[in-house]
Amino acid sequence: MTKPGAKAAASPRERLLAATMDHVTRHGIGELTLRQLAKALGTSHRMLVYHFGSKEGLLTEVVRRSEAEQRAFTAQLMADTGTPPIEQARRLWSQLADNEMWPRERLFFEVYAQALRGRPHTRALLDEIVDAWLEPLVAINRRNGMARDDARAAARLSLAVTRGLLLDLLATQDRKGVDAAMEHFLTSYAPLAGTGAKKQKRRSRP
Amino acid sequence: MTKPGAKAAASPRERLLAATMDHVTRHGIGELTLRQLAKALGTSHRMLVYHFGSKEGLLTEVVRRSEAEQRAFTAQLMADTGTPPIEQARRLWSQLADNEMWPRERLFFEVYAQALRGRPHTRALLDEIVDAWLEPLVAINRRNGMARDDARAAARLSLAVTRGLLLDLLATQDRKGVDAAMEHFLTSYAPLAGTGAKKQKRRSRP
DNA sequence: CGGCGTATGTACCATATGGTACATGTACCG
DNA sequence: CGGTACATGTACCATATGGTACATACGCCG
Repeated sequence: MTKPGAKAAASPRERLLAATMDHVTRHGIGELTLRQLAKALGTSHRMLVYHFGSKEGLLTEVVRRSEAEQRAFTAQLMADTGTPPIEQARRLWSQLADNEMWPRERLFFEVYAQALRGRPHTRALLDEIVDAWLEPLVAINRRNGMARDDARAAARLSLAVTRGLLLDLLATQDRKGVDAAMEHFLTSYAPLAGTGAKKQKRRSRP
Repeated sequence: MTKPGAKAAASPRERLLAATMDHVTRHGIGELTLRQLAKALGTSHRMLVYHFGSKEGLLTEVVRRSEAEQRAFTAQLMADTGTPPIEQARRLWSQLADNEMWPRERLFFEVYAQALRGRPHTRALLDEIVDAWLEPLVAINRRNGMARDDARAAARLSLAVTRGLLLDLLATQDRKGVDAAMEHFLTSYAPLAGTGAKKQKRRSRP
């Protein structure tokens, strides 16, 4: 049992996984082969199979790790309770839309597509790929006085807007245009939440 | 030169392509191999290479065909000028969200992810994967009296909402929940367009 | 020291893949 | 009839893949 005095370097398995995450984020997960990966990491595919059991095992671990990062991100979302919601949304968006996040998002949508096909290594993900994000958003909306159902619908909408605009951004790389659309959403729509306007949807003509 | 009196059956290439579209819609395009496909179509991978030059050639053709279908769909959107925009949006959504469309949308997002990775057979798609849909939406918004910039931002937003909610739907299969979010969007936000409200975003506090 | 668990390197295997060579069929057109 | 273009079937090839067998290093603990 490895318990070296200084934790200078993590376990080899951990190092391999971290390097794999990096490689996969950059080059995608769909075309991944053990040999190419191993060569890029300066090891042999033999070691990957040794430490992860199989290619499937590796992929499963990669997805698990991605989920963990995502959870950390949403947790950070939850932690910030002081900021007004629209400003909070702007910050969140500017984090997500940043160039440096693009590779991660490309990977996210790639894995998302695989999950929609039921690929085995994504089984754990499909259950929470929406809900894990929904919960904190619902909480924020409720905290701002929205009724339960509205809070949920609005959260779902916000999530959809965010992912939809990210898809747009990654394809067009038009940061300005996408920012404008998000701003359009935030300034025209979201304010309704803060003003305590409840269930006005019945009144078809104001 | 094949010009049979009755066009009973299209060219073999065309039949193969149609069958491939069907197969790929059902089983995905990421894991596709010529041999498996050929077996499913009751032919040999030899013929696929013969008629499409290579696997890449086949994939390119599949993507091209998908684009064509998409264009037909948006054209239908453009044609309908009489319906009020919100009702038009509801119809569009109910078409897209229908169970029968799910396989197509799964394929769409799968190909989208590949396009984001720069896969060669998707090159033609990346340019228009947003714009092709944006144009008709912008036109509708303009027709309803929105200023150029607002029309564009709103169109972009609508597209993002639609795609984001489709992603949600495909993952959660929660049609009710997603419908509620869309309705939330349509009833709370879109009405702003019809009322001739222009450029109100400057007024930071009403 | 000696054994033992973790880790790694080398070589190999069965299988699947995309693509090709060659032969064969089939239908139309002169 | 005979040829010619399109179409198809059979067999093959080089390559790449995931996985495994075997040998071997390294470091710790008794």
